[in-house]
Amino acid sequence: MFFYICSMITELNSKQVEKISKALGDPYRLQIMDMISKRKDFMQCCEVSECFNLAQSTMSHHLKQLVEAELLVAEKEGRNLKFTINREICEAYSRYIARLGF
Amino acid sequence: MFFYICSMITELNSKQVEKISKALGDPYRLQIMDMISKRKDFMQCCEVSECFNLAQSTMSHHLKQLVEAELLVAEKEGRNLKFTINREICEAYSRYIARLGF
DNA sequence: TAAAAACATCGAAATATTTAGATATTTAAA
DNA sequence: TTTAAATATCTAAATATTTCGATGTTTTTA
Repeated sequence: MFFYICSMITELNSKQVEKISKALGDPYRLQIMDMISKRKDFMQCCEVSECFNLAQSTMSHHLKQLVEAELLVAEKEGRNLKFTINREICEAYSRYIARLGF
Repeated sequence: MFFYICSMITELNSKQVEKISKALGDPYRLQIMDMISKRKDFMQCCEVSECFNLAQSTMSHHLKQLVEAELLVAEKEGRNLKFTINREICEAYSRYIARLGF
């Protein structure tokens, strides 16, 4: 006898795909994603900012877009923000794209 | 004795990823990709145009961006253009995204 | 409790994208 | 060979995005 623990597989609708694509369609935001993905744990907002020669408000805006596209998850810790990659959304987006090539 | 016929696996650089993301970050272009991917063979430019309530020049512009991002391959046949999905690029892009979630 | 740190929000300028109409180009059909 | 069909290019307007500086909010530290 088998028991399946079946976690839902996220399926993105086209509005989500559009938003995610738009979020990734900027050199800074793409670099941010790359940087954060290379971390084992998380990355702090101010760390991210230090890597780029952009105003703090600009960086805040870019990070917000990545969070709104659900590519990043932001967790508040005191006066800091910790970012992690949202694996589930990355995988769902990746699957959506892969299916286009069939 | 074994012979490997080893086809190169396409690796995208971040400029390409940015361009592809930008190309996919528009509702019309995303729909175009969806439509063409659902076809077994190819799709003609004028067929694509008929599905949308957009000027011909606008459609031409959208298709051009998808071709320039290499998501679509355009083949000229007489006075028509045939579009097919560029599987290799879709897969390479999909892989790039999947790797972000690791 | 005053100051500083981390981040968000607002307003405005600079820049980029989207769109349509007019026109040009190429190829097929009459 | 004139006309029509399919597509591309150019220009300009409308719209959206990016960026910064100024200022606001929240939390920590002195």
